[in-house]
Amino acid sequence: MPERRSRKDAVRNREAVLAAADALFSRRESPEDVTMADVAAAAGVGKGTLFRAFGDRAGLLRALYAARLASMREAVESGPPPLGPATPPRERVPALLDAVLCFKLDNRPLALALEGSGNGSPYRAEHYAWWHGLLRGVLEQIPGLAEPGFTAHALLAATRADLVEYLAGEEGLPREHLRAQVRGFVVRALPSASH
Amino acid sequence: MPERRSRKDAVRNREAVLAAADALFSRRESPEDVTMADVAAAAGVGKGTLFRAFGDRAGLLRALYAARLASMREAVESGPPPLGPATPPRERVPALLDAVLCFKLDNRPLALALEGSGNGSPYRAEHYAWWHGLLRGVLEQIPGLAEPGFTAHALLAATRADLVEYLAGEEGLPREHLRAQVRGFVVRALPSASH
DNA sequence: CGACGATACGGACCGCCGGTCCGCTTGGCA
DNA sequence: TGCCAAGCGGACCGGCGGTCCGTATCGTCG
Repeated sequence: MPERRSRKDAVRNREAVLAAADALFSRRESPEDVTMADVAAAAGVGKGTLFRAFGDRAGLLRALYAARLASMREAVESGPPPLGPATPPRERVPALLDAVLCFKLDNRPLALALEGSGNGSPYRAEHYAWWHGLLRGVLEQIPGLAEPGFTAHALLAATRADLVEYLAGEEGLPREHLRAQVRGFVVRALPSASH
Repeated sequence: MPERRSRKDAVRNREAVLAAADALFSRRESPEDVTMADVAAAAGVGKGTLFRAFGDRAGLLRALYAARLASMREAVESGPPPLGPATPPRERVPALLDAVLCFKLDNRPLALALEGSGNGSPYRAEHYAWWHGLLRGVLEQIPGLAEPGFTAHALLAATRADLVEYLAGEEGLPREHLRAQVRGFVVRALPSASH
């Protein structure tokens, strides 16, 4: 299995597309009016190249998302508390959800585009499975918490991109308020610490 | 303001479209492959008529949703416990969310289509505002519950159509299990009854 | 009952977008 | 240097939501 190498121009174009798409999704407020043709043009590349590199729109979105998520993924998997694995579960759960929330606040258009990508649900996406698996694992370590699987889904649902967008954008709720509310909700949903 | 009457053929066609759309969304599993042209054809009507009557796709979806929701709306606003207004809050909240869940289970494709209708978020929709306002009002009557507004959003998020679809469809979770899990989660998120 | 204006009908038509195709270019190896 | 697989790019396609306008129908008024 010699693992076929890509040609240099191919990887360069891939980078260019990623960078261009990143910029476009950050600039434009609504993700829907970033078209594939736009991205290709902004990257100085033909549409064929774009689709060859990423398969389809969802593929591009996923690649972008994964790239931006990388640093957080590392912080969660091997970083220091309160995000890293050494944190006690009861403390780590709110930290994880806060991280998700902040990520979505910082990448609003992209998160919106990915979750809203018409096709299937966001739930089939690989990154969602990762979050869910992780959260579920942590929840399982909290004694007395029934149904960690569903609880993980429900907690993650409280940070859905469109809800975040609505509260932060439409309603103008400031970032710190939103963070506090999410934290409050999450803590409340965990069984009380005593006994 | 004599409130201009519609012509008879207009209302008849409106009914026909509603019925046809209803049938199509129930039959087809994915809401995306019910096109406007399909609906028009199934109703024996031209596309122009369809768009004249409902404005756009979202308008049709909303009208359908509202029609199916009517009976539940009444049950909630003036029906007997546990859904009606006479129910004690701590008991009514899980009942309300169970009702939402069941509704979405019973109207999967439609709910999916409405929440996923690309444009804006589901959060601008009138029916969501209604649910949220109602739930918030009930939550406010529970002593010791901070942030009823956000809590209402978060609880409703746990019954999002695409999550329901994923759990019930993809994962094959039986209806009663799902109901039990939602109920468990909701109850857990409420402050404990004692003191 | 006949006729006339307002209202609604319907399907050809439009613009747009995601995605494909294929003749041409270019990188990389012998 | 020559060869060819890998890659490029933009014309092209199918299908969708939505519009337009000539035609048919309703319902009212003389």
